[in-house]
Amino acid sequence: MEKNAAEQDLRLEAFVRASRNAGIKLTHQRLEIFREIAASSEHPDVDTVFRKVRGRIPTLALDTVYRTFAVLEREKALARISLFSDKARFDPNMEPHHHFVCTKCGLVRDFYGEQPDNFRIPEAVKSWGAVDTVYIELRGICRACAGNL
Amino acid sequence: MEKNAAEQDLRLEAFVRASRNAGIKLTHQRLEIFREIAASSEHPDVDTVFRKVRGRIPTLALDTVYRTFAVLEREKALARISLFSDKARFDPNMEPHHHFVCTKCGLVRDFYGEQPDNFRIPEAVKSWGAVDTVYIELRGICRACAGNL
DNA sequence: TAGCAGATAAGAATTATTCTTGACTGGGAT
DNA sequence: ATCCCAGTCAAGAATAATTCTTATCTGCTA
Repeated sequence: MEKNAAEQDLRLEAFVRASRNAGIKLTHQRLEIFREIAASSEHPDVDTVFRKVRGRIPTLALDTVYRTFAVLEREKALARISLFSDKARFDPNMEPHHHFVCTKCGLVRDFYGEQPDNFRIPEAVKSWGAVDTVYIELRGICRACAGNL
Repeated sequence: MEKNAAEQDLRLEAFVRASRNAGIKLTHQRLEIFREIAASSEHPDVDTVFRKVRGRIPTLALDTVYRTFAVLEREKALARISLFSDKARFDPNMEPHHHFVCTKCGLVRDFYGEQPDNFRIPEAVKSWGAVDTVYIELRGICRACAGNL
């Protein structure tokens, strides 16, 4: 957990720095929301983050969480992950990485492929537009769900 | 377009066959909905399909489109693609392939990578669960959107 | 420390999707 | 050819996620 704590601090610092650069205000709500998602490795959905942070800031509005995530996304402090669920989920890990997703329970875990981004982009694709990111999602059934069959 | 027409017929046949196998009824609505999505290569959203098919079946209910897609998905006649949009979109191409997505306008185009599915799955991932599918999404800005900056 | 652009809370509004209900129909059995 | 019924449909209500509106408040810069 040592390493995680250190990593969280780094992310928090990066967030504070990014806020100043972007000229957005550093509010208590934003800090707590950011702290919450930076601390988690489970890519929680909006409502989960809302409920947790509301434990610390009882008057927090759900919309503030949405707005904060929108800002963080715009400032590239976190990335939206889509999956095939109806709820938006966010990932505070901005290093190039990919996801394993359980199609049963929605579990998401990060992984770093051996060939993360030296994925050869086909010529055809290059002719359609400029590729920014390579996103790879491995879909399957996690151990826990496999056990519950 | 010749090839596309032939491919559509193949898909339609496969759909009819799958329906019989699965013991689901082959209704006019389902045929038209399937025909609509099989004809398109743009992975349209539910509402777009609804509006088009309603031109032919004026009493069609939106819910019927949703239910039909749910059935088709269950029968593996088409796949849901998630993206980071709020609307569900479907892909009638069930051969292993991947997507180029324009993050500006939402354009989606299929491509077949040279290394489509011999993607090396890391050992760590294998320990988390069984991987069914490898989904690769190349995200960027398409030509048209790049021109509009 | 004052002023203001930008943030917030609260709740209404919007949008995508799903559910409920009662009528209807495809397709196997008669 | 007709009957039957499980499965399907249309219509509109209900739900759930997300966004908007408005009035108030607060970081930050001068």
